[in-house]
Formats: sequence, structure tokens, C-alpha cells
Amino acid sequence: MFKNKFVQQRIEKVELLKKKGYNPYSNDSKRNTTISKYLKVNADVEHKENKRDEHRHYTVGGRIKLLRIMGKASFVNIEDESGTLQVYIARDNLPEGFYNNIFKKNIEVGDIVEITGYPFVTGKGELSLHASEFKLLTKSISPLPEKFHGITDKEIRYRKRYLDLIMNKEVRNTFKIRSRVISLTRHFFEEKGFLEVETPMMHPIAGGANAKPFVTHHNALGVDRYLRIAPELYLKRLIVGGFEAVFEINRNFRNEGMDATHNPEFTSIEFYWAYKTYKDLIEITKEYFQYLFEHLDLPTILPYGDMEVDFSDFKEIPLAESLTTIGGVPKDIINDREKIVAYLKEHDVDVNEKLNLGLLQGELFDEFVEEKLINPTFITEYPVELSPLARRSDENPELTERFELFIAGREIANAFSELNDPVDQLSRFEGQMDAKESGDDEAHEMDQDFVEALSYGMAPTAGQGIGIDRLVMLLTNEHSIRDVLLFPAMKPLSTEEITKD
RNA sequence: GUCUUGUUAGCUCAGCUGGUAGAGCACGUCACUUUUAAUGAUGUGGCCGAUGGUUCGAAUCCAUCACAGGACACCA
Repeated sequence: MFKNKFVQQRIEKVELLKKKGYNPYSNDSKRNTTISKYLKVNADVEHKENKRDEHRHYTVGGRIKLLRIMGKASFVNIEDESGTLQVYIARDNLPEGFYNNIFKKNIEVGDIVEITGYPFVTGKGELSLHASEFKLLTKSISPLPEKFHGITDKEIRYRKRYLDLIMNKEVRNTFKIRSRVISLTRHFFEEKGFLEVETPMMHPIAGGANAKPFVTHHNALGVDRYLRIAPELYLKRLIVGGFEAVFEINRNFRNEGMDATHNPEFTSIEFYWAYKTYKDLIEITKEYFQYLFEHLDLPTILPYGDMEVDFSDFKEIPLAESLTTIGGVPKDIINDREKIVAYLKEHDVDVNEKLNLGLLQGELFDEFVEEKLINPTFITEYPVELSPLARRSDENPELTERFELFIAGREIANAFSELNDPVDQLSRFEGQMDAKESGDDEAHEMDQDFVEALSYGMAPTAGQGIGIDRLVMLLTNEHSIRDVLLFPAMKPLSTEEITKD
């Protein structure tokens, strides 16, 4: 640690400052304004005589991002969370000896400083601060990355996110938007009368989705626990208990592959709404998007990569219909297992021939339709085999009252009228057990306690999950989930590399 | 998990078919009181991701490993 020669050099400066009786980690900040406020409040200075106002005094703080020393005067650009400010520092405006002995010798890019002075506009027309006091608050002993190119190495950016945030303004902005999205989501549902709840993250049975869980062990109880793959079954127990509108915004954990759209822990909102159906969910989803766009002040047409997504154009189409009209699959094969298998093989798709009709239709959808759904599209009427927790359609019991929302070729939300028939739910779980035995290791787990909860009666309810990470990707035009997660999952470095570091 | 590309100074990157390791920024020293990626001069800085192999000679060719990016597979 701290072997690097540049770090050594800076540590020496710290020692030197201490010897001179100057605290390099001072704790008595007198900051009385932020940079953006300073710039706003003093915008009128350029109309004043000599373009300055020596009667005003401000103390700002921030990190030095650029430093230009020109003999007896210098320009320093400092940055706080709100913005960047240029500061003019002249030898003769500071206490005797400070400029030459402290400032020029011991202050560097990366240091966090505090400066008091008055506003003025430079010859080149930039509103700046004319320093009369200068204080080092925190010495930075590791040098910052290059001032112009910043830091581009993705590995360093993810492993040392703080450096990424220091150097890349757009990154800070992305995470501000993420925070806004979560806050707005919370407000939207609260305003609709939903109650925010917290359900367990450690489950005795990993239920509510098809996914491999992380396993951990509870010592006191002597039992294994699973990090939750979805909160669904607990939220529905709350509906049984009499809460009529609940939501939870939190992490789910899935022990599966990682790629541009999958991180082992990810954030979703799930909400459940009693006395409503999936049709109501379509309406509230449209409203939710409208609310987000309004409050984030986004245009209704957003670029995403080389696509353009029109968020004023929500479409609704049943899955079977989408196979033919969007996927171009011949109409006469979509209800025939053998013909689907043949068709998939014809198109070089590896297919498990044992799959039932519903699952095969799902294959067709994944292969030929999904990526073509650019503008927001609700795909409805999923086969019952694909939806073990969804209510059957009254008109056609082979279908469920369900939709998935696709945007920019990607699934953003999943929703359905909830299955509340306990006997049907039990037999669906049993069906999943069979699927598990015949090799589908991601089939749902049996949850008898949940079935028992349903047996007391759950009001007709509609529920929905929205992937927050993917939603933020969409809104910020980011194409890797790692770019919307502050600390994405990374493999640990070897101990050798860590000690070297 | 498979394929593929990458890993060279604190950072951003050159380094071709093997022949003593380069630039810019940063840092040190000097000059400079309105610059803004300041400028000019000058200097320091490297186990070329790790380990083996081929070769008189390897940053460069080969193999294995580690980590990362991308694609695919898996995955609501």
C-alpha cells in the first residue's frame, strides 16, 4: 500500500505541511454556498463597474480539477457536487508567504480546498472567484487520472466507482436519474394509495419466479435460507391479510449468468392491487410512464442506441397474434407442437422437443418477436404453462390474464391477474414439480404455506413487477446494466494483485 | 459455460514482419499576475497482467492461467 512513487511524493508533502503547523485534513469548513448557487447569485456582476463586486464575500469548497500556475498568480478550477468554478489566486491577496510556501509547493490537482473571496468576471468573460483566503481541507495523496481523457478503462471504472464519479460527470448524472426514478416510482404508488412494505430477503423456499437462488445458512435455526428471487408470494400473503394495495422496491438475487442485462442482484418494484385485473394494470402502467416522463422532463421520443422509442405509442397485442403478425410465423403451425419444432429446427434454433405447446410458443416468441418490439408493447394472453402464478382467462382456460411489457426489444415489466384459486394453485405447483423432475431445474418450488394462505381467500388481485435497472438503462440510453449500478458484481482480484495495488 | 478481443509509466495511448522501452497528461526544477486541456525550457518515472516454452535474443511468436470488454448460451 502507498508504494507508488507519486503517492510517496504526496505523503511527503503531507508531512511537510504538518511540520509547518498546517493541518492537511482540516475539519472546520466555513463553506457558506455551493458553486451553482454562487454562479447564479453573482450572474449580475458582469454588468457592474470593473466587472466585480468587492463587497460580496463567499466561501466555496470543492476538489481541484485543474490548476494553472502563472508565476505570481494562478487559476484553479474547483468542483463540488453542484458544478465547477474558476478561482483566481494572486500572491499579493493572500497572507505573506502563503502563496509561495504553501500553495505553489503543496497544493495539487485532487486536493479538496476551501476558498473565500469576491465575485468578478475575467477578461475572457468567465464569472470567477477572486481569492482572499485559501485553505486546504483534505490532501489527496493518490493522483487523479489524466485531466482530459479522464478514466475510460471499464474495469477500473466499475471497481473504483469513486474515481469514475470524480472524473465523469455523465456518470454522476446517470445515477442521479436512477435515484429520481426510484423516488418518483415510490411517490407515484403512494399517491395512488399503495402501501410500501418490506418482506423477507431470506426465504425458506425460493419462490415467485423461475431462477436459481443463492443459498446461505442460518446458524441459530440450523437451516438453509435462500436469498429471495422475487417477493411475489409474500406480497400476496399481505393481500390475503387485507391490505388492498401494496408495493415493495428492493433487490432480488439470482444465481445465474451475468451479461449486459443481468446482474446477480437487481432492483425491481412489485405491486399488488386488490379488486383489479391486468387490464387495470395496463392503464396504470401507461400512467406511470407518463408520470415519469413528465417529472424527469423527458421528450416522448427517446433514442436508444440506433433505435428511437416513441413512448406516446403503447400497443397491446396477444402473444399468439404477435407470433404471426410481428414474428412472421405461419398461422397454421402455432397450435401444433410438431410443426413448431420443425419450424424452429428449420431456423437453426436448438429446441427441446419435449416442451409442451405453451413453452414452444414461448420459444417462437423469444426467437422471432421479442427483439422487434421497439415501441412499448403489451404482449397479452400467455399460455398457462408459461405462467404458473397467473389466473386463467375465463374465455379460454389455456390462456392466462397476463401481459409483459416490451420496450426496445427487451422485457421491462411482467403482470397478471393473480391466481387465487388455491386448488388450481396447488395443481400448478405440482405441474412445476413434474417439470422439475423432467429436467427443468428452474421450475417453481412448491410452497404449501402459500397455498394455505390462498385457501383463506385472496380477493381478486392484479400484480406487476417492473425491472428498475432496465428501466433506468432505457431512460439514460445505457446499454450495460453495469452502467446503471453503482457497484456492479465483479470477480475479486487475486491477493497478489491486491497487495501490489 | 463457449467463442472473441484486450491487459505496456499514476492516467490516455503508440510500439509493424523478434534486435537496448516511446509520446501526451500528471509529477520534480526554472520562467511567467487574466489563464481555462494555460504556455516555454528541462528532468524523474517501467518485472510490457502472471507462469512456462521457442530463440543467440521475446513487450512482440506459442501454450497455460488471471482479470476485463464484446458476442453467444443460460436467464422473465
